[in-house]
Amino acid sequence: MTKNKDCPSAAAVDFQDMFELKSFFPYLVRIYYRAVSESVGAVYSNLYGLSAYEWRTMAVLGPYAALSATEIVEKSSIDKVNVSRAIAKLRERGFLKRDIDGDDRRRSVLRLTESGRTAFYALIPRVREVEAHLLQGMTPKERETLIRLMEKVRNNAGMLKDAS
Amino acid sequence: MTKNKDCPSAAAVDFQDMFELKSFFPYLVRIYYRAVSESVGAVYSNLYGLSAYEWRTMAVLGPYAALSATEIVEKSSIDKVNVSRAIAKLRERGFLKRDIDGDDRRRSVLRLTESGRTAFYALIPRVREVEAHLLQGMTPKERETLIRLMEKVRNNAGMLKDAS
DNA sequence: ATAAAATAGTTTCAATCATAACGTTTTTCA
DNA sequence: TGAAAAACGTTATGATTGAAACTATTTTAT
Repeated sequence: MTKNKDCPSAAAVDFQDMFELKSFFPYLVRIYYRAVSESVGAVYSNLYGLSAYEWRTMAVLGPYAALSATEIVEKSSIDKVNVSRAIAKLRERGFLKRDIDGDDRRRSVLRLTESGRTAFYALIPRVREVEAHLLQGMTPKERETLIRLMEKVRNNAGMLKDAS
Repeated sequence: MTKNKDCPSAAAVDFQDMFELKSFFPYLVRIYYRAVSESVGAVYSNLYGLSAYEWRTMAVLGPYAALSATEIVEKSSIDKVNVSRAIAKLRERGFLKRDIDGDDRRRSVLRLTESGRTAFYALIPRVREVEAHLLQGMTPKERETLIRLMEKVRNNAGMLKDAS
């Protein structure tokens, strides 16, 4: 059914064909994002039951850094509520340790625990695998182009603020 | 603080630098998606209080097509629960009319109402504006490349099933 | 013809999330 | 100093979501 026989006028048919979701750029970005997100999310979800926020919190923290929650917000593009919840979950899991900053008792000092580091080290090659799989069949130049153009779009959107 | 002085070994420092969220491809895709999504979402949200699901439902329906809910699922990459909810909201708003298929009484026959068409026609140029803004400063060839490479990644993810 | 299976769409339930309000501590500045 | 403002992080509230269960109808297979 490419043309609708019930269509009241030829002009309306033309107008109808004027907007196609499947070639609408924001729609293409959404289904692209979902494909990428589900692929990589399966790794940390299946292996350790981590959410994306928890994984990203661990990732910005890295194995040895000691950061405050606010610093994690800045580096992860996660808002402070979800960082707070990710920290709570990671603490329950024993993956993260919280101390209080001696100089500023509002600030926390967050580090991965030994067990958190172990999980993080185990995850790195697995997410790298997925990343490589997603980018397979593309030349290094194409990969650079893709990343550059995504950054350009993001810049156009005026949303580079949360890049950190 | 680029190097952590508390770090127990030089090897660990190297390992720490080995994974950077800000150059991790799935992370870049996520912040790209969020920028695009917020830009275009503001249009149909601010002008008509529509959610992304509602907008996409209207968009696949187009001004004159008559589709069943299942057909909307296929064409919009929205799951059936959220299509059902989008339809309910759009009916409340008076943007969409539901009839029952005469041959198969399980199926609905969904069309935009006159008022829904008016809103849809009003939205098209506005979302096109945002789309153009997002892609500005890119040559037609670059745009094609971006879209082609996104499709390639999606293909690699094995997620082309929901492209319709 | 009829029981079982499949399909269309809705509803329920629990989990996730965003916004706003909040408590605590530190900083600013009069 | 000491009161107001700002910063850090958490909690409360309501909305959104996704998986599974559900109703109703149609198709399949005996």
